[in-house]
Amino acid sequence: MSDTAGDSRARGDTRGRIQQVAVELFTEHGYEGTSLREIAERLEVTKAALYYHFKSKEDIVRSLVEDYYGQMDALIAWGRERPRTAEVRREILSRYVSIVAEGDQVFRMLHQNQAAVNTMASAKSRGELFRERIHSLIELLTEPEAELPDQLRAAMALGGISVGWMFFADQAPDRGALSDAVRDIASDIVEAAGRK
Amino acid sequence: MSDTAGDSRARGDTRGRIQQVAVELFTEHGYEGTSLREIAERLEVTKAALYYHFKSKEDIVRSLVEDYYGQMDALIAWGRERPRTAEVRREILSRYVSIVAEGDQVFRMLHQNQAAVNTMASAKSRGELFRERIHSLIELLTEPEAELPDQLRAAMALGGISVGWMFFADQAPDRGALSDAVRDIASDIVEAAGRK
DNA sequence: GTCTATATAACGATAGAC
DNA sequence: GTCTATCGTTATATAGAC
Repeated sequence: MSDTAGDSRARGDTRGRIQQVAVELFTEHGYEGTSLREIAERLEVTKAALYYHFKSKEDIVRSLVEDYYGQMDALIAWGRERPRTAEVRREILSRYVSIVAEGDQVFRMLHQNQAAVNTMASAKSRGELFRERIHSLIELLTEPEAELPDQLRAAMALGGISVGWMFFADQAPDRGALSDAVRDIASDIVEAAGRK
Repeated sequence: MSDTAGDSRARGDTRGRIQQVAVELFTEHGYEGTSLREIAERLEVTKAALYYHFKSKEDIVRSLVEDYYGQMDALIAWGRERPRTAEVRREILSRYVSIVAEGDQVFRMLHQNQAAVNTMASAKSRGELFRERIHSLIELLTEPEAELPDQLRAAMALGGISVGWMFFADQAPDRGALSDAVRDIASDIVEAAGRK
């Protein structure tokens, strides 16, 4: 998890502890299913204390997702200024796997609460939609006028990365080996394009 | 969408209309983010009317998911009594794609509200977890003592089916062609096992 | 089968003391 | 930076008339 300015996760600071507990509870019981009272109780502070650090419940999610989406945007920007070659595609997948692997907990929370996150005001106003970003990645992984099967391969590779990682991450003895394996399989899926 | 006893979706009956509106709103605004008031208003009835047809808000979701999970269970049972051959694996994927394609709306709702659905009382008490069912399918798609990469391929194929379908279903001119393409790619992913 | 009316509880958020 | 106390709103759910 990369730190943005004023966004440190070091233990001891309340702001970071709120974020940590929020990710866990939002993942487990859902965003709307988790009350600020629950978060406060687990931290042994009061609800009012949360409002000192975040201006609203939504703002907690925003602080978490911002960093994650920023990394995806950086990857998309990186990909857009390179040619569409097999090596670049492989590098895009590799970097995407790293983002998923490092943002592990936030990514899981995001996937478990797509409906809630997508309808948040901050999401709508800025086009902060996960789906749009995946669409951009699909574009980078296919030829400009790619037919459906090729686009499908790209989408399924990206979807496979998410599902594959989230399914095995908690039981994998070696996370490095897992992310390498996921990247290789995803690359196979994309590079089979046109071959069939 | 297959009908279970007393579960008809025909227009005109209130129960079916409630289910239809609930799926739409739960998908769009999330389960917890959708109130019974909203559902009632869109149907131009009162909240109390909803309680005549369903004993709780959770019960509405249960009625929707039950049928869907039942189909997955039937597929798992079907697979368990066959040998693990390439043809059977392909048939499993084909049937899984059909379930996803036919249960389209419910499936999307399920994926957008995983956290909420998984923490429902009815889910916990009966092991009604989506994850467990995917795990069973992975078993059927791999050899008994399969190594991680093979299991990963199966997981990524199944995840790819979900993502691929949901990403393109609403913009696909020919849903039959889409489900065939998804099935073929998923089959490729699984059958590449051991080849690398 | 649908209504009006209401019970009961919890929610997000704020004010102001310390 | 954290507290107590509380506001205003909304939620799920129920009772009982029609």
